[in-house]
Amino acid sequence: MTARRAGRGETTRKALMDAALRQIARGRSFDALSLRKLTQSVGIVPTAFYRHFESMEALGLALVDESLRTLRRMMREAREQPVPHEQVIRSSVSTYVRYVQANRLHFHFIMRERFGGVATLRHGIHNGIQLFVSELATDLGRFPVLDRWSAPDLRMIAGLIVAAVTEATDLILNAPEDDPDADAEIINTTTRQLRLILLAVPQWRSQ
Amino acid sequence: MTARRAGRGETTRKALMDAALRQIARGRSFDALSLRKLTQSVGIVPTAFYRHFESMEALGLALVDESLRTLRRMMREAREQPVPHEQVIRSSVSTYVRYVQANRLHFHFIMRERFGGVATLRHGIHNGIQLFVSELATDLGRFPVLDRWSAPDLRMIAGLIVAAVTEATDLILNAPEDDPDADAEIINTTTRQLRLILLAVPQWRSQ
DNA sequence: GCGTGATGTAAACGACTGTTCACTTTGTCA
DNA sequence: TGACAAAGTGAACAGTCGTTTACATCACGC
Repeated sequence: MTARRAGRGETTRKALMDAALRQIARGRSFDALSLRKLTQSVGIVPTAFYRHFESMEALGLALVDESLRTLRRMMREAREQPVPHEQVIRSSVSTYVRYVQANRLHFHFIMRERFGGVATLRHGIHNGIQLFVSELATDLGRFPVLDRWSAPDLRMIAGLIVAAVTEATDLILNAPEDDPDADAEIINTTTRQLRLILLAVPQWRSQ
Repeated sequence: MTARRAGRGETTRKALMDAALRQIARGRSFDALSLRKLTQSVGIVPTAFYRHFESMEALGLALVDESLRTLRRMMREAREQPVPHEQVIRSSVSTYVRYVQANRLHFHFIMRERFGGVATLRHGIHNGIQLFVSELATDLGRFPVLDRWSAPDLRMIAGLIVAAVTEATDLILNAPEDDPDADAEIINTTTRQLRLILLAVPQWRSQ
């Protein structure tokens, strides 16, 4: 299904996906995109679209796939890179912020279509994020105090962290680009939120 | 601007707004709605739309207004109703869940268009939620320990709470209707998340 | 070099879009 | 009762939409 050989066409396939991402970053939602406008902005004739995607929805699913992949890539890199013992949280947050900025289009797509109008995309993104939460939960389970927590409790706290990070992502994407002050404030707030959460960990009794 | 006298037309105006909400709850995003289909589902001719709204965007803004109003109404009622001292959190959460279920269409609209494709709606909702966060922050500032917190810290924790509640809202709207088990789990998870947050409050040092 | 499959083109289709204008119906208030 | 404004109608417009079908071009492996 994903099997595709490289060649000239592969680049225009990419171009179509990029055009869609750009439209979305400009404000449109996916199910208001026009096949004709996409092909026009890529410089091919409308019918040529079908050489690369069976339908618009197929394009959307490809975008979900690609975007979730950059999300996973981030997590993998975060895991492999050595953890600085002081300021773990703050440095993680600012790394994340930089990552989002470096992949604006993908994150914009995820944020918009996460609650967007196309069911299959919505579900695909939802599943991807749930997977993300699960992985974060198991990661957390390796830390000193949290290693005694039950699985549901770990998921609960992972969900909370992801909610905070999601809020931060929204702020980043809507902040003016290259505004160090705005970035600093987002990093600051999110860091404090995460610190607050972790501060509660030692007190927690699962009840 | 909002001044409108009652009459026959007022009901079809309402009908148009409801038709839009129903379409959105069915999965469409606002900027993919069709003026003609809306009027058709209401039983009037396309041109009659303009008797009630200057444009589609005007309809959207009216929906933002209406939806945010139900949000504020909830908060007001929550404030006025006496607070049960035990199980404050759990009972608040389950009240909220019931409220969302009773106003599915409005919450669905807010959730979808919060990151949706129409800028003015997005901003309107964003501002409404920010107001919501601010009010929550001042409300929190009346509680025993929190009354010594700085304003930014209060906003920070209010934002975190809203993030958790937002996540819960998403789950409610996507859960099958009338499924007590699903409801119970959502209430449970969210309650534990809020409990965790409040558990950290006494430990917090602002720096 | 030739053929073959991948990629792109051109024309055309029927359907649907938002919006205009002039007109008719309806309800209300003087 | 009759006037007037609000609400709804009907026809028509210029565009845009997705998709089909048949044909042209390109690149690459034999």
